[in-house]
Amino acid sequence: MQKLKKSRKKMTPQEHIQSVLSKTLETLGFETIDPRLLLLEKPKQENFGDIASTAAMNLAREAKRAPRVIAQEIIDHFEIDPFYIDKIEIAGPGYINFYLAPACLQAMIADIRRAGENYGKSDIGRGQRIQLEFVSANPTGPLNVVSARAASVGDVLANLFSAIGFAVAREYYVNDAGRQVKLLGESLAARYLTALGRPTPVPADGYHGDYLNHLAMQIIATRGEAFLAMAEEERDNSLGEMALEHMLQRHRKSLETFGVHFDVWFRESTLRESEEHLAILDRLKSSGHTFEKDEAVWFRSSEFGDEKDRVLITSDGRPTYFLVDVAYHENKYNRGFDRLIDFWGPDHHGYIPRMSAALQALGHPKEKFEVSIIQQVNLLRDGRQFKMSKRAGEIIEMDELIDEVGVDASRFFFVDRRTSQQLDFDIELAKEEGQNNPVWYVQMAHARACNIFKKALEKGYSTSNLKDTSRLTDDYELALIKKLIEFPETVAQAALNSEPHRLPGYLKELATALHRFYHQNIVLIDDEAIRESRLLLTDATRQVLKNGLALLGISAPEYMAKLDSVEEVEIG
RNA sequence: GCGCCCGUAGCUCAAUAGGAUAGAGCGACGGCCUCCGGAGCCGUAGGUUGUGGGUUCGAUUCCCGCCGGGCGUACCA
Repeated sequence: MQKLKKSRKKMTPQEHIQSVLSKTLETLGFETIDPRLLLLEKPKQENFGDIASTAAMNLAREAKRAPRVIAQEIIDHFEIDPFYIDKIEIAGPGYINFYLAPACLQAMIADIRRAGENYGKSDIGRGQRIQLEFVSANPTGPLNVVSARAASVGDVLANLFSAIGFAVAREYYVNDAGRQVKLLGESLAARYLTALGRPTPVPADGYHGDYLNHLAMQIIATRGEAFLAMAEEERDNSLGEMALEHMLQRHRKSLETFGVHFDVWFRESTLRESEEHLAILDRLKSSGHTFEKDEAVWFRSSEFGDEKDRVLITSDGRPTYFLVDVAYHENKYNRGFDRLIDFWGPDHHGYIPRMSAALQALGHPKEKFEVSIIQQVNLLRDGRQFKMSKRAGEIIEMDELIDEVGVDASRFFFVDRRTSQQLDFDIELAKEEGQNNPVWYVQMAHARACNIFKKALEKGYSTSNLKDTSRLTDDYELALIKKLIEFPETVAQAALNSEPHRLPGYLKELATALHRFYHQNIVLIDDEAIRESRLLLTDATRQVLKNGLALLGISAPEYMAKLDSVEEVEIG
């Protein structure tokens, strides 16, 4: 015990291995500038140990020596601290596998509980400012399910970046200028006039959805015939303005209900008013990146990898959407962001090269601007895709989906798949209260952990001043701890790779590990020492589940609704 | 036609710098267990990673051709 305490260091097993590995590589004279050299991975199979390093294989090319020979050298010089490491082995083409000692695993429980809700956080970002722009749906209709997916993914990724020390801003770009708003006004005017007995067709390329009908009725109820006598242009403008603000309010409300809050709602019109797009045009012109052809002004985007050049000013003198969008992104940089991440819909992927080209032409490093495409969503019922309404303009609204399956399930399902994949969203599964539903399964794990403590109190067991974790020796117990200590790395990798789907994947695994442990070992047994250790493990697991669910923006319930008995459910 | 994304077990998906015997869950089959809250445990079956080449000591991963799916290909937004 004495020795144990003495060698106890404020390091996780991973940090310890990286630190000793780094020292070892230096001793052996290897260049260790590339931090990736110290990356650790989890062996594919359990019997390959707990943590693996690929350093030897990655050094092999440069050193022109066999990976296994290098691995052997590393092992020979690696100073083993028995508190952390049981043994080290070479395996396969040159892997170095580490087997962790139970003592350091047991000690991690205290670390996790001490860190509490900060467990999983880090300072990798060092306060770097990063902006995420997502959803940014046109304010011409209600939000659809792809917007809901974008909202979930963007929000969770923002949470992840924030957790690892970046200063994150969430921003929504409002397209409140240009042709579509004009069309919106004309469409609403048509509904309004029709409702007041002057049948007027909605423009062919206008917006035909029912929501404008409802809005027209609403306007009649509050403002009566006030717009009837106006000149057509004035009426279209006024109603367009009203429709825009109405839709915007709806978007805001849908998103707030969904738990997604934007720091900035940036309006396109402000750029046009301040003529920032014209300043951008001048800069591109004076730096020689433009030319004139057929009375239009073009940007030589093909010089930066785009497949063709793009128009900035049309032949009749109007700025294109693209030019204003470039100005918008320049505006973001001017506000001091170090890095921009955009989420766009699948129909905009062809737009990436030109935006990237423009920002490069304006002097921004290519890697400072990143776009993720959020692929489409197929809604399934009982495993079958159900047809969206055939009528033009009808969509499955985000609000309808959230109403039916709830915020928690929606958010989890939307983030559960990598964004580059189309998502099949099974509505019935999302609503299911049972183990097949991953959201339920993870939340149940949290509720279970809470329940064990509730039960312990009922049985008169003390749950305070618990300290000793030395009785955690069983395979299921150790497996659970190993899963717990993966959490910080999972959070970091999910953020840095823009792959938020890793988080729900991890939580499913963690929940499985807890359920297994639970079924294998009774926590509340008579043996006080064992009970103490298991209670501590249960509590640490509860904490990590809670932290993970918080990052997903999902509730961590302390109990689940009963399946078959309608027991008293207390509220409050 | 051209460009981009995707194609992994019956289904839904993984595979962390090009690295180990391509892994989970669900479903199927056989057997256990059912105890703190509703299920977990052991085992079996299931793959030429769409296909054909190439680079490499090593390719699901990189390159080229082909097949299939999605999206784009506007002086629209």
